[in-house]
Amino acid sequence: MDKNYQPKQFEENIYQFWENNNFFEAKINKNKKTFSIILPPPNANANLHLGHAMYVYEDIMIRYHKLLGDEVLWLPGADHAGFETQFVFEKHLSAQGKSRFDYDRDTLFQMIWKFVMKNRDNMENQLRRLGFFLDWKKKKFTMDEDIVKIVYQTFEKLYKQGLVYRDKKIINYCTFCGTSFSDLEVVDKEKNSSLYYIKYPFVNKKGYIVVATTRPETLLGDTAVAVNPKDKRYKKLIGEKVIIPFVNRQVEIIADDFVDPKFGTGAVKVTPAHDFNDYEVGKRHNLEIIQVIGFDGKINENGEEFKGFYVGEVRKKIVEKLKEKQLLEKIDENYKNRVGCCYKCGRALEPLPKEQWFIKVKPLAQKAKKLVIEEKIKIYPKRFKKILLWWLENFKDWNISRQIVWGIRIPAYKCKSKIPLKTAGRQNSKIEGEWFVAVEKPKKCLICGECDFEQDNDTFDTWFSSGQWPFATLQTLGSEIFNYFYPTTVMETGYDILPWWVARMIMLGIFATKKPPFENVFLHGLIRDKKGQKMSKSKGNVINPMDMIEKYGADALRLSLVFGTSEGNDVFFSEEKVIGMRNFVNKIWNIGRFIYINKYQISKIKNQKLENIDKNQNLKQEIKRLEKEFEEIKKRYLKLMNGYKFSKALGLIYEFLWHRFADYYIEQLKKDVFDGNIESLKVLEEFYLETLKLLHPFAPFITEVIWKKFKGEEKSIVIKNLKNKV
RNA sequence: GGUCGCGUAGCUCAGUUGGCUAGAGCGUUUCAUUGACAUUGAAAAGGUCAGAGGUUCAAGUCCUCUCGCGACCACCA
Repeated sequence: MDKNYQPKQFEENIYQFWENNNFFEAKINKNKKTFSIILPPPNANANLHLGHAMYVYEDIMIRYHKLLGDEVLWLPGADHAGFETQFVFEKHLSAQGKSRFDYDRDTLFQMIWKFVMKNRDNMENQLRRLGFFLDWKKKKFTMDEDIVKIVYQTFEKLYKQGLVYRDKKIINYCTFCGTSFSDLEVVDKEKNSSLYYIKYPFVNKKGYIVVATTRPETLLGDTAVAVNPKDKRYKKLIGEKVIIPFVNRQVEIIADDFVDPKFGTGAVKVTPAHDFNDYEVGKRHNLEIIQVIGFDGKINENGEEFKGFYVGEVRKKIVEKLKEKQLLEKIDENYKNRVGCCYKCGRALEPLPKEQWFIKVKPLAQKAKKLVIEEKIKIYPKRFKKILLWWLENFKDWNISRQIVWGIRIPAYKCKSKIPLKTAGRQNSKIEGEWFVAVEKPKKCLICGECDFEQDNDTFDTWFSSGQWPFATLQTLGSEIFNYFYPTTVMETGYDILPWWVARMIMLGIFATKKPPFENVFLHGLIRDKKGQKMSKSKGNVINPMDMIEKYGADALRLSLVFGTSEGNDVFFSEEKVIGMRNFVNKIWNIGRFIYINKYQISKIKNQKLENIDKNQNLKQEIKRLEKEFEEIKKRYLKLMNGYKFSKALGLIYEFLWHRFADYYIEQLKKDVFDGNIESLKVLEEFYLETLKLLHPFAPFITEVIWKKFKGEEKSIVIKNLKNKV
């Protein structure tokens, strides 16, 4: 044994040993309790980051339950991560001077497929480097044929029950990325906007009404002006008509409660096609919806003279021209507001009317809520229960259509022979044509029976498929596996995707299987740098977990993420902490080395003092004390582990092994060991190895390396039973 | 504006259901070390537990308020 532990000499071989011996493989064993976790599938578009290393909590649980003798399953997978991946891929393209528009749908899809497959292999090997106890034989990908089929079945079932509907309404659309989003993907950014006060002249009398807006260009689509019905200033004007500049449309002044008399002038221009509020007002007052901004971010033919120009340019032009026409009363330059932006590219999103598939969330959320309230699903740490319930109460209908190529194409089809005539340019909110949904593409149109119907070009929001992950993965492995391991025991993930993923898994899981997808939710914190800032490429503070493993070993990295933290709180990561844990691992190694070396030497000494133990009262006492202390430690350890207090369990072992076992007991028994007393050495060895079992879930490599040194290369600590002793 | 979290030793953080002189890692100081480990050992210095009030025999721990930091949510055009 070297003086210092060299993780690189062992880790990859050890992992291979585990994998080759099928230790990771879960089987059906009706006599055993099950413990199952579905790994949150990492996106198959990049290397793992430190956030993924936090899945070490799952490994700790899995390995712990393996030691307890349960039948464990930790199922790995990869997420195609639709929009995210396409976005990453487009960055690669643009680095080569290309863009998504240079390829047809199939070519682009195939290119991304190759890209993803390569990344997926890489990502999986990185999970291995972390030492994760994953059942690789069962690995799944969100775009596997059998998974897609289940996703389709769920969609069809939702559709048949009226929980999926197609509608045309205002959605968040990124004109740069070329797709719509759900509400969750919108990030509000505070911006310095100007507030423009614009005069709308009356039709039937002299004068004008002034409206305040941050988006003067949308006046091209205005179909009303609204005031609060209680506002005395405007009461007499309700019903009066005004003229919208440039487009010369006559619109009415209407009364609606949503108008805040204290804001601006108390009069609001209403653009139902380009504002969520105005859309609602429009519905209440039966206003016309005139879309003036196209999906390319340019003004369309309804914008008359401004057609073909980008929104930003048109804003400037309109402001200039309003000034010329003396229709601009004033500009408040110091106005701040929040603008919904694309969470990926950061540009302002455009609210646009568009036909999409929506999930009616309320009924699904109600059932999910019940599970959480009744604790059929338990949440750890418990403060997240309230947050989860808030979300389940406040979800809006979920837009699941994405206008991107990379994803699972929606199995919805439009009948061609029953498309109504478009109302020229002007749009109403009715959807065009009749649709049907089918898991397998049928031979004949299910609507008219004769047309060559078209499949929807859109793909699913990634979260729609990943929201089905727990049951979809297990169902594809056969009903026996599914029935044995479902519902899974724990869902462990970062608290940042609680609404995106956890809530939706519960909703879709209970809908599709009538059972909760998991019994417990355990949420971990986010990794930040040592100053508490989010790690991001632009800040340059990203730490690559593989570098840490290279330098200090996987055990050290794993321990550094758990030691001295509080579950669910953010982790401030620092290399110094990894070094500290590397030192701990080295300490473990050297305890082993001490016992190992002396064992070897004593066996060569002729007169071993076997009888010493009875005569040496001090020795006898110390051994008894050690025994008692270990039992106490183990009892506390089991309680902490069962209560998801992993950090504390680790702290306990750390303290015991280093500052009690090494610093105290070894020092106490050292003299006897040097005297050739084999009994005291045996005691030390026994308790050392027992403690390694407790440590194994946290530091799987070093514990296995030492186990093999003592018990033989073919042996393994992984499959030892914790209950056998004490 | 709402909700949640945080504010404990120079730094990063623990502190279970309130209970003896408040802990760890790193850092600092002193000493030790030729039979496991300098990626070591022994010891020391260092905290009005953000502030104020309250409950209690007893509060870092429970309650109320204030201040500071952070996160998430919210339709103010």
